[in-house]
Amino acid sequence: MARPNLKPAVRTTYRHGNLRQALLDAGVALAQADGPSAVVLREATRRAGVVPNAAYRHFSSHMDLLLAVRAVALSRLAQSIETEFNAIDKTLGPTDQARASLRAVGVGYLNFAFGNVGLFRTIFAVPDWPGGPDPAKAGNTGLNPFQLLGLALDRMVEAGVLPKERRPNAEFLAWSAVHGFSRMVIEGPLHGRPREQIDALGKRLVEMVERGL
Amino acid sequence: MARPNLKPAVRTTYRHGNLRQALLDAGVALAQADGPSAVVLREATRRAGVVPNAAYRHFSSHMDLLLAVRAVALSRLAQSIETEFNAIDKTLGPTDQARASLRAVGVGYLNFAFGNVGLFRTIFAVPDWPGGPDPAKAGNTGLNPFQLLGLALDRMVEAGVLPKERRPNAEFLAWSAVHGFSRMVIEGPLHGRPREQIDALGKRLVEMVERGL
DNA sequence: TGTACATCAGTGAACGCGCGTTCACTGATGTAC
DNA sequence: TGTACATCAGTGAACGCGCGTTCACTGATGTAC
Repeated sequence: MARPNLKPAVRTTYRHGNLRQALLDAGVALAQADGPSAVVLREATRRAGVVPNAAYRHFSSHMDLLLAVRAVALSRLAQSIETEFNAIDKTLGPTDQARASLRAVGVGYLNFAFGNVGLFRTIFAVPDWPGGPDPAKAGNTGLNPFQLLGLALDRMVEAGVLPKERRPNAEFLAWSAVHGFSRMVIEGPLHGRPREQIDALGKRLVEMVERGL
Repeated sequence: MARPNLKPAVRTTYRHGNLRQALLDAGVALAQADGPSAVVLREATRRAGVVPNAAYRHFSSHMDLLLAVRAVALSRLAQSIETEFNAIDKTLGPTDQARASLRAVGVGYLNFAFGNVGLFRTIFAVPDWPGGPDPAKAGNTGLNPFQLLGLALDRMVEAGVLPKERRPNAEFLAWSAVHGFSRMVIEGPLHGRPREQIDALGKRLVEMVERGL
């Protein structure tokens, strides 16, 4: 059976077969392209080749769809960080490995933000962060970004690079710097700067965090 | 003559007298209350007590109004920073004064962000930052936030707290950290945390920047 | 100083648009006997 | 194995809403003579 996912879609069967996923995919594509406000329920149904109200079989409201899209975005962010984290040279000494871990989290975050501006903005479009300090969906390794960042910081404490008393809540400080830099590039005064300049500054930023924590 | 600025507005004269300002004030109030997407041209005219299309005598389009609102927001941010900056104890030694300067810029920024969430978000709603590194409108002292930040960093170089070779573009690194922290609190994982926790973390953040630059 | 007139700020009415959502329906599927 | 029937995914039509924007207008103001 042909499964038209994102394109106008011609269907031969009465049932779609995978409408929820198709709507979600369409929503993700919309968010990716033009940010959270582009996640329009009617447009998603159009792309899925289905009548507007059909969406209500799978999502209780527009917000329900938007939150589902956001969850996908969050999970992809997690994967991006995971990828960098897993690429760390395991033969490094503890100090270097600790530093590399922190850097990996930062780089994964920035990579995702710059490569997926619309999804990145969608993540922060609805401030529905759960009560705990654990905001992002798990990736493949079972550790979410917050945990990976925590792990990197723990390693830095173990390696003696980070004083123990500075460890609590250090996640938020590191995260703030990297997040702010992303926003600066996406929609702030760094918007439109050449990529190499961004990369150089990004590098200095991570160094600043390392040194400053 | 009564000048009804923000409220439903009863007018006795045919001419409004100050419609442009009234629309702008209404737009600012809307942005303040509910962020950039709440800056709705028709609602602004309603609040000014005027028919919708009257707005077109003073703003060429909805976007034109939004940009004017944004400019006001930017200018208020500038003033907030200026206020902190001017409050620095001038009798401090150069090192302390340099540090206090940097801290003042950070605190002014955070104060504005937390106290004016809607306006703060409006500033970043349209990425129309001019080509130069100078994004914010001048406040009262003639120095804009970017220049104040630069001044603080210059003082730190002079005081020997910041190595000269790290001075270039250091604005963006400091700014990123403070900006990111704002977003974390406004719409990220720090959203809804108690104020004292936020303040404590904010203090540590500025210290991190000081140390890490 | 008084009057004619150009200016242009605000009016009134209407547009087309696309949105989210509701209702009663139809028709394919898969289960019970 | 075949048939009756309940389920429920997707349809068709319509709603009310509020938006930005355009048009031809009216009537107060301020300037020129």
